Amino acid sequence: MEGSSLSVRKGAWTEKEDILLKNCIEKYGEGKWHKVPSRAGLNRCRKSCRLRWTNYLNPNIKRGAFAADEVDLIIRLHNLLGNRWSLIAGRLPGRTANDVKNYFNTHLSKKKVAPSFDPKPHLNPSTPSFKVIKPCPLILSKNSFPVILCEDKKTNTTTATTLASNNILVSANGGNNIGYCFPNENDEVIWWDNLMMNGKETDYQQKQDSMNNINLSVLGDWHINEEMDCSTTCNLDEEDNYGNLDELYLDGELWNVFNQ
DNA sequence: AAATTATACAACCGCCGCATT
DNA sequence: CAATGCGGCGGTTGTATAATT
Repeated sequence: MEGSSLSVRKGAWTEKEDILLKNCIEKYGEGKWHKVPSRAGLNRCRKSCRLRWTNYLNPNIKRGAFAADEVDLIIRLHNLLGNRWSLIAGRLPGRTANDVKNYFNTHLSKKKVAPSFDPKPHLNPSTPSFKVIKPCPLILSKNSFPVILCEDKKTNTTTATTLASNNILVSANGGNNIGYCFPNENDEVIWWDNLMMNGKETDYQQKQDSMNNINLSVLGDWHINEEMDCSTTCNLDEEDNYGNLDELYLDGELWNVFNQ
């Protein structure tokens, strides 16, 4: 029976315990967690050891605040997957499932995002969770990226932000987004199916190389990153940082955007 | 300055799926 | 086939710190 050992230590880890666990993992490697307490000389259960390593001591863990593109990706992935934190964290290098879960619950939970946000997962991009005002199909030239330019009036800088096919901003400040720009309507479903079934991502960059055009549907009600002041290009609701797009720049060219 | 409240996040708990016996 | 053990996951709690009153 699990957890039956008496007087196993609980609560916050001491520096000494951390060192013992670290030394043990460095010597024997990750895994075989049931052996770790005895190997390390720790009076902790295997779960506690595993958790301490995977959520805190592992040197691959990325520290510090979540970047804008990470936040956008969390929103987008949560919209597709629901509370499958480990899967979401798997798309964020260096972030743990616990980190993502904690961040979402404190910063992005239902009360703290736009009222139209639907936390229920879905895999069909034709039924986006955000309210659709008016679809605006665009044809982009080969190898081009859809980009919104947002002016920050406070710092007098311009930020480039890319778009995904189902009206959620996926990144900002030069994040690598090519994998999330799906050329056709069903590609996102295929991409996720492939990821779920085979644990592999379909490489859309290669697909784009063999295509003449990328079709991208631009929908209304854009989610704008909190840190941006996009008042030049977007009407922002100061309360919740959601607004309608007024101007859309693609490859430096102004495109028409039809608001309701 | 002290008390209270809110926030962030580390850690625990119970459950599940899978492999082994 | 059932029992057992393990790794892993998501929900939740506990607590230190920050912000507010």
